[in-house]
Amino acid sequence: MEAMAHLGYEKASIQAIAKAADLTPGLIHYHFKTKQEILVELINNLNDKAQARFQARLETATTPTARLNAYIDAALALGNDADETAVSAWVTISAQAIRQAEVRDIYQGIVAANLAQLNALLTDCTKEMSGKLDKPAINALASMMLATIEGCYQLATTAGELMPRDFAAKTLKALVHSHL
Amino acid sequence: MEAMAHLGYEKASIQAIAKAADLTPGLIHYHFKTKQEILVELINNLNDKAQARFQARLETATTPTARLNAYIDAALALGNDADETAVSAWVTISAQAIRQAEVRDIYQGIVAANLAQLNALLTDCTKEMSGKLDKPAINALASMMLATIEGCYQLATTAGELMPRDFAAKTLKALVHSHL
Amino acid sequence: MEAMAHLGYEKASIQAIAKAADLTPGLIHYHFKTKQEILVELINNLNDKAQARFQARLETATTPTARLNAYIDAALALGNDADETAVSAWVTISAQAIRQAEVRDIYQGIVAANLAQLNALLTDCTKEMSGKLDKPAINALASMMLATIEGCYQLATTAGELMPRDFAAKTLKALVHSHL
Amino acid sequence: MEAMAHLGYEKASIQAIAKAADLTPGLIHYHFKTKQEILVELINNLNDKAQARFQARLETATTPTARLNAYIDAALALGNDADETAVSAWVTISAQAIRQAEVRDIYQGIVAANLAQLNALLTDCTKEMSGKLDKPAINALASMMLATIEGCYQLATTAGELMPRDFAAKTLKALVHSHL
DNA sequence: CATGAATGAGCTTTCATTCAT
DNA sequence: GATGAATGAAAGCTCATTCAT
Repeated sequence: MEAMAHLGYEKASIQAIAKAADLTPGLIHYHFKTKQEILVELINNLNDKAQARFQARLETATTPTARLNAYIDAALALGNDADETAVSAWVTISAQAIRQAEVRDIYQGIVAANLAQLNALLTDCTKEMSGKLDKPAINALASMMLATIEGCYQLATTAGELMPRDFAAKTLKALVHSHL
Repeated sequence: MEAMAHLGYEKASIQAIAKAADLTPGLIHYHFKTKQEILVELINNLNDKAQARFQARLETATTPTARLNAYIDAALALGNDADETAVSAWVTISAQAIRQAEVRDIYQGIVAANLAQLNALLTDCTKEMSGKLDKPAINALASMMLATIEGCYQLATTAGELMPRDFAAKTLKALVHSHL
Repeated sequence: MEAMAHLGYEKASIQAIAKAADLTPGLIHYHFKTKQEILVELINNLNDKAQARFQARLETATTPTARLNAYIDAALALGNDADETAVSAWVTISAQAIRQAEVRDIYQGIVAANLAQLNALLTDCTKEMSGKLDKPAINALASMMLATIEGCYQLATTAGELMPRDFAAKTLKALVHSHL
Repeated sequence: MEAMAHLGYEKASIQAIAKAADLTPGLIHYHFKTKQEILVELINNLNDKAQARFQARLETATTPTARLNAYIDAALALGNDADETAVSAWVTISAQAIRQAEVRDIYQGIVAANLAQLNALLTDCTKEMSGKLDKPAINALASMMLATIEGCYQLATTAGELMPRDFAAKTLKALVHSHL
């Protein structure tokens, strides 16, 4: 993850990865047949951790609104260094998804799963309220939320100094709730 | 642009770029000292075109709200193949901004300029209305809009099939206007 | 050494070096990070051998004069083909010292060490004799001797046919001893 | 001269030479068919200037000893920046003489001419004195003087800081005169 | 005389992958 | 499991030389 985040996929050579992990190039290829396999493993790892973060927050959320907020917080309320590296790695992965078919498939699978999750969360929220949004509108809102989250990762990594401090989660919640 | 969009920065070799432009590798290096210079030229090119698109739409916009919509439409209401390639190239550029210092500087300059533009547009809109948002709130909203736009580029390129058709501009407008 | 001596530093391509050593270009770069590292290794190698030659001759030298002669003989009484290649390589190294900072540093270190050695040897010689030379004069003589030795390498390589046969060691000894 | 002195023959590209001379690459090749021709022209130029320096000093020298000193001074009593560049260029030329046949031929011609000159000057000196040196000894001395001069150029360029200030001409004169 | 775009072969260096040990 | 030397095919870049203008 560190090599991919700091060097990018192409420049994260097996030698560099091996060094960062205090292993030898030969051993890397003993466990992963190709370099792409390492990236795939990383994608799944990051996704699992993100899901775990959401599940942890879900446990204390009792209302639909609270559950939606839990999702947003799990996605955007990051803080420490490990998170920063993970976000940088995720942006790298997103860029690789353009070019590598297998990476794209897995990436799209994760996007689809998150879209489904968001659709469910939003549907619950609208039911609790007046329920003025129809299914296509909810799906559009879910898609937009996902885009915003991905865009926040992107801007946090490449232009973090220009963004307001810790604005992301709070602002997205306000935006979505005023729209529901 | 085509080579960068379809192959990514690292895989867009001078050979590949030369072939796409029907030139020889030597000639590429006669006009650009380094490969990075090509990318820098591309960034400025794409930004200029994006600005031109916004200015064109501005001419028929008479109210603050219309001007804000003009910005969103210029950014998101893309359609033809040329646009798709440009968006893909832009995502590639964003990813490179993580690693190459000079690219990051230019990229951040463009982000800052767009943030300023959005802040101005939003301030005009709030003045026209009740004006319940203070400056930090406007800046947070501007940042969020930029993130959403970048995220839409990202998802359109990597998971376009999963997104609703032409949802982006319309949904972002609705979201922002319900928030103002 | 052979590639550098016969082709010069710039023309001694990694390919050429690899071929001469019956290796592949990739392997050269596995052991040496840059081409300059190869040159640095060569410099140290040649210097070590030259020092060893001097030490060997020192063992049978019992008087200060004999030790000075040992130095001159070690430096100039060369004969076989291996020596010729080494001398040619050394001339190439001297020329590279003009341009490459790291090479110059090492080269200057060797020059300084030899100057110190010669100063010590000459001081011993003058003590044995009447001792009419002061320290600056001895240092000037040492510098001149070093220049003569380097110049002999140069002329032997580029205009060997024009030089008298085996004149160098004998003439330098005569010159220095008539001066002391 | 500047390009060759500061960059070396291989790195002194036609483009670099053109830039230094405020000309265009095409025009260089209009006047010189190949890059080697430029070097040849430079060699002749430097040699002509060196000869002129000697002839100028000869005019005020009336005794054989004074004429020998005039030669040594013309060769070694250099001082300003132009000289430094010329010396550096000459060292570069000497190194090229190892590899390029035509360069070597011209270089050897200059060496031979200087050897003849020195033989004549030394012969005159010995006649004036007791004349204890025979022809082979004079030739050996001439060769050694030439080697010393070339070596001084070399060391002045690559390790000038380590050499005593302005020692060369004075020390060589002392050495030779104590030997005659 | 003069320009400078253009060529193509060459350079050093990087790297995923293999494999004998 | 683990090592690390070895390979060979790229990569970005340089440059003497040519040539249409």
